[in-house]
Amino acid sequence: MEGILLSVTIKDIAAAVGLSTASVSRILNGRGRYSAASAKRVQAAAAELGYFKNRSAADLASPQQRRTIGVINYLAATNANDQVIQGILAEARERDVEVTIMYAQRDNQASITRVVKSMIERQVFAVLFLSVRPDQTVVDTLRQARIYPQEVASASDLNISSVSSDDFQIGYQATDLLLRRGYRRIAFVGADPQKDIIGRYRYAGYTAALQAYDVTPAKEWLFIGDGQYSYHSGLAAVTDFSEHPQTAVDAVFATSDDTALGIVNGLYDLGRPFSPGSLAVIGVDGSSTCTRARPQLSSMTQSFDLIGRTAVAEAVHAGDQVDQIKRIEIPFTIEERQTTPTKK
Amino acid sequence: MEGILLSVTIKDIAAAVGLSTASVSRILNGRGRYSAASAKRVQAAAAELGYFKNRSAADLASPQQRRTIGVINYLAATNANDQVIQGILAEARERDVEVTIMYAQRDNQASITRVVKSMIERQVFAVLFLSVRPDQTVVDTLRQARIYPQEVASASDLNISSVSSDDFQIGYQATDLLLRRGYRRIAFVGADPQKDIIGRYRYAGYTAALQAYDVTPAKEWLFIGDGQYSYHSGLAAVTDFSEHPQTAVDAVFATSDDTALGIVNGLYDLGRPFSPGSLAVIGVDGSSTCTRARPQLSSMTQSFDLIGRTAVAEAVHAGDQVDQIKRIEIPFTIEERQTTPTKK
DNA sequence: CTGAAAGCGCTAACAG
DNA sequence: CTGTTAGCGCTTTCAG
Repeated sequence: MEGILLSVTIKDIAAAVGLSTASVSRILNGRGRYSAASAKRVQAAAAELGYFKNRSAADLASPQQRRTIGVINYLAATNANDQVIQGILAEARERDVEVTIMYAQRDNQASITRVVKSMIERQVFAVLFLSVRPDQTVVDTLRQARIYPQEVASASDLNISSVSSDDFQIGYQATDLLLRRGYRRIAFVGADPQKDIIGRYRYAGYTAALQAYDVTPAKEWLFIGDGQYSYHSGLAAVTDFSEHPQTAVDAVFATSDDTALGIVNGLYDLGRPFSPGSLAVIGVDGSSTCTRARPQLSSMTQSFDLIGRTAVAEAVHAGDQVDQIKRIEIPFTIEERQTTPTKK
Repeated sequence: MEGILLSVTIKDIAAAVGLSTASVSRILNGRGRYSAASAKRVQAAAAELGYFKNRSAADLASPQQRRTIGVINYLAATNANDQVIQGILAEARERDVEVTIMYAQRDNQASITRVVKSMIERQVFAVLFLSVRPDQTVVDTLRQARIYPQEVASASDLNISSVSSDDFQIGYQATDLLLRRGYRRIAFVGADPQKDIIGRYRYAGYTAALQAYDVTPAKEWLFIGDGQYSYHSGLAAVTDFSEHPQTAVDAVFATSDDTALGIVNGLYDLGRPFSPGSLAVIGVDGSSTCTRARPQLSSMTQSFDLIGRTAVAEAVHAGDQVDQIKRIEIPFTIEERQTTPTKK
């Protein structure tokens, strides 16, 4: 309250109340034994002086406790990661662990490496990759630093733990639904079955479901676009299909809600807005897009919140078993809305 | 590479190469003088041993440098903050300052206070509130700790710096556009002119524009809904208007794109989808929603990226002038799309 | 060009 | 219940 201290330390408090810094520390942290009277005075002085703990000093002085978890996110136009983060934050709060969130550019290893380095410097005990894919080097580095690496809402071929949905089943169930509704010429749009593991699994599920109905997918039914599960891929797919009428697709399994929206909008832009009988669509994610689109999008909705919660639970549980590899699949649900009417 | 060190320190490197920790520190940070030969050996040893700096120790040992900026964000269904963050990150990178992002619950002072405390403990030199509103206590606390507080993409009545758009002009220009397109019975939907300053300014701009055309807004033209600029408010407004035909509104200034989408979807749900002549709408923000909706939404588009960049520039510039109060307004643009045709 | 020494602010034994 | 002491890992004068 008096002079302009660059910053108030426990030493100042100690001096103010006539105790040692050790006692002040104990009191402020509620550890060890101390008298209620001292406590009161210390608290008062701390408030009076405007004291705030210096985390760096506290962290440095405390025996390495594995208390904070690192999360690597990325920025995109639309992003389901916010839901995952919500789950992460909630679970972390309950388990009393801190969360440090940083941003990297997706698929940019230099950027990812930089962020990971920063995480290591900050002594996190685990890093969760939210739909960003680390390469093997990064994973190895982390393990060497005794930090548990984990992919979240995504999975890769790397030897690394993951918490995500069962993508084969997503592909299977989505396609199966379309088949049960009477569609047979079903396109697969937005993901690249060759490029990433999610695409591969969903595609496998898709073909398996078709097979169960004895339908063999034509080459033309696969429309990858940019392979980024993007809105744009959906838009482009519609154009493509309309330019090749012989493809005669009657439904599409869009590998994300964004892509599904692209399909629906593409139809609209062609002057043939969605209607029962035009082109059925089902997306994946269950994002807010689904209910805000018109028609509302049917979707394989993932439990992002649960994925986030599970991810921190697993990270905490893994402790320093940084080499442990566990692939967890979180259940999803099928939300049928307006884009999957029975075929007429 | 050998034993399992809990973590490698510069002491280990020093021992490995036969130098003092001081030299190792200088070399690793590229400060001071040292021989190229030593440098090479140190770099090699560091890589070999898998060394990573301990940030806590480094921060503690370095004279208080004001190097990191805190950002308080919140989680919502749809959120323009990601664009602001993009700008913040870009500018921060260029200026070589670190960014720490944390989440609070919007309008929950307890939550905000907790996060702010954490920021102070982490020695940030400024905290940017991204559309989250601190109360006066929090602001005072920050200033007392010599930390510069700043509202970003938002503004309040508090004595605190801000970087945001000119909300009066947004309201004025949006309404003016509608007037120029021939509409006269223009509703104001989604914000609460009584509750927050943004709503107040936009509403003031709205009435001023109407006045210039000699139109007096009817009470019924104001539809606040939840006052949260929400999608739901837009939806509800349409229902309300349709139930009170005497209101006979012919256009709406929706105070966010979400709200605008609510209007358009509300029309659709009523079985009277948007068409020239139904109900013109213009939103605010310029989010991706605009081009993904059908029809595409006209919008007062804010320069979120620039808002973010400016915010960090200002924070850096303010330095330790924590009491300085500067209200900066960033230009916006009008993007006319399909929801503001000339009245017929 | 390099090392010794001191210290950042806090916590953790260990005495007392 | 409280103080003393030592030290976390790093940076930084200041000598040499």
